[in-house]
Amino acid sequence: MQLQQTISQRISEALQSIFQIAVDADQVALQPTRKEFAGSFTFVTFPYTKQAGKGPEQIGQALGEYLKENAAEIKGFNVVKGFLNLEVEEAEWLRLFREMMQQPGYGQAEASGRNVMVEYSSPNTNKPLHLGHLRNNFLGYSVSEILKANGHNVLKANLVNDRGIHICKSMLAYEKFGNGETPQSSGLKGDHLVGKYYVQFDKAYKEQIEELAAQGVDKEEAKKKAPLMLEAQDMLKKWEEGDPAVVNLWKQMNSWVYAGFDETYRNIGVDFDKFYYESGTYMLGKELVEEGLQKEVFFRKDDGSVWVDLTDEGLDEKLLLRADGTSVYITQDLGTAQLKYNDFPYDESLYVVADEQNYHFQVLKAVLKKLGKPYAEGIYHLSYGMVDLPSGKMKSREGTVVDADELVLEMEDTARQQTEELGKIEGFTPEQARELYHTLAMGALKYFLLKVDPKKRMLFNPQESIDFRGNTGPFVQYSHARISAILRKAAEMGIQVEAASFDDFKNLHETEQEVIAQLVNYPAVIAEAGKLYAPSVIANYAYDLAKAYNRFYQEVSIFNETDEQARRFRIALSAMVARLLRHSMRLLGINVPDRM
RNA sequence: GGUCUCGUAGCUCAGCUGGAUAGAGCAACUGCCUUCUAAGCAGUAGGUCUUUGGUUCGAAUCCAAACGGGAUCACCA
Repeated sequence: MQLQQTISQRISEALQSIFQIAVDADQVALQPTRKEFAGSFTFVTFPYTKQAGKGPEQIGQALGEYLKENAAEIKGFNVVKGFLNLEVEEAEWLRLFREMMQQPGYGQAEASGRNVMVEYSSPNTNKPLHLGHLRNNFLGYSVSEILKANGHNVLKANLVNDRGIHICKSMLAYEKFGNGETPQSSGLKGDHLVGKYYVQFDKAYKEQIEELAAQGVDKEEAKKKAPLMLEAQDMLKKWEEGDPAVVNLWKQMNSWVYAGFDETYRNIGVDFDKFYYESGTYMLGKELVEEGLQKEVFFRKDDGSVWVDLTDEGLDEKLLLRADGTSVYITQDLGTAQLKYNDFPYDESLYVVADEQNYHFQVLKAVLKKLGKPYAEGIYHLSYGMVDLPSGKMKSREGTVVDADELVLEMEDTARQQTEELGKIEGFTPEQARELYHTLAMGALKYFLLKVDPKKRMLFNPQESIDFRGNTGPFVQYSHARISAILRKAAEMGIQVEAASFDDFKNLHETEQEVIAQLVNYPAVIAEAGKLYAPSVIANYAYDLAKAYNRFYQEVSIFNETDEQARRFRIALSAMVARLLRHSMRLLGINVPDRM
């Protein structure tokens, strides 16, 4: 980054001095040189032909000569059509490398003073987590870590959707069909047990609709009139009124679910600084609705329901409170937004929520703006694409989901099989082996879900288990493990990486230079990932770095090297790569093993 | 129907604010382990970047339209 800036600055000077063209250094666009040409950075001269009154080759030639003469970093150049390819001095690469070695916090940006709240996970307490939630959890966790690396103060929040009609559905089904079943009595994990009744509700509900339809009732009408639905609505009302029996059942079932979630969160390695519960925020939401009525930015219809008119923002009229006074989804989100800001005055508040809710968040932001809330502007919906199965969309109610807990178990089993097949398990205690399988399983899974641009939908095929080769988490983990072996050996030989000097080292191998060039990029990559909220940028970087290192590893020998300086340099280079692999994978929530 | 979004190799995906002959991985084929971990490395093959126009020195990238997926427009969350 620093190197690029220096070169850009020189080019800016050259354009001024040779052609009297004024271009700011930060306007000078450098790109990495394509592999088939010599050089590391390329400057495109086409845009300047008119101003310079010269052809693109002539400009390139003139700039190249100027840089070779005046820029110490530039060793040489070549011009192909309108492309000026610049070669960087070996000493400059080594200087950059030494510099980063001496920064223990290389990759961590300086404190920005910005507060960023990241809400993610936000589960419903009526069913266990599935593959879609995994993408959400991994994204939210990773984006939080990336933002920390960018120097922001991050608070990870989890808003638990613990109330509402959907919760009443599983409660009702449990009441009717549960026979007092408990996690203890059935051996089922709490969230799975509750989820079972959610599915049962839907099944029974559909049967009722069919029955009514058979009696000639209109389908839409039947959905509203089915006794189970009426009972669920009644239950919701009782809940809001504080009916002790309903509230007790609710507490009981939620506590089961929380125990289940805790276990899953721990297992998949995500965490939160603060939990919010919808049951604790929806009342505040109602107050905000009241405030809006007083400010006359909301209005009440004849039936008593409260609405906001957003047609002048290109949106529709939106219901904020039902006629019976109960709250809807957005009501509690209004309250939560206020509460969040009270707790943690943020500059930015991210909501990691699937893109099916794009409209909802437009509305939320617009409503808060109408209320004149200062924090409305900082709201940002980090919208991500759904995970599709080959059969299409996952639906909890229909049971066509890939269960998160099961998936993790399957991945661990795959990791075990692969490792055993490769015979890489000798010297491991059973406990270490189990830990390794978990590390690999989570690495494969997280990397798989994070390497894709968050905004895009992605496909997961449960039939084909996630790969451990190629562009995968285990590939990066493997690269790290190999370096660890080298560092262990170096330590045995008494070589201390930190103190190792290689001041007289010369003749950088092509692959070594390529690795350094990758390492130099890291801070820019972190900034980019932070700007775009895209862990995929980090994932691709880790992969590229590992690939560059593996090429070096293949072509250049370390311990057979007779030149002492070269050997020390290569060990130091390896150590630095290991450091950044570990660091970048940490930003994805992935651990790297020392042996595998 | 309105709005939004996506369309790159057989499959899964990269491709930054426009730049050279569009890149990886998987799958297929060929080499490389008496030398630091072969979960690796090197190579072959595979493309009208959905289509058509436009902007320009130059378009996978920007604009418009068409076609084809998807999301949303609920007193569900």
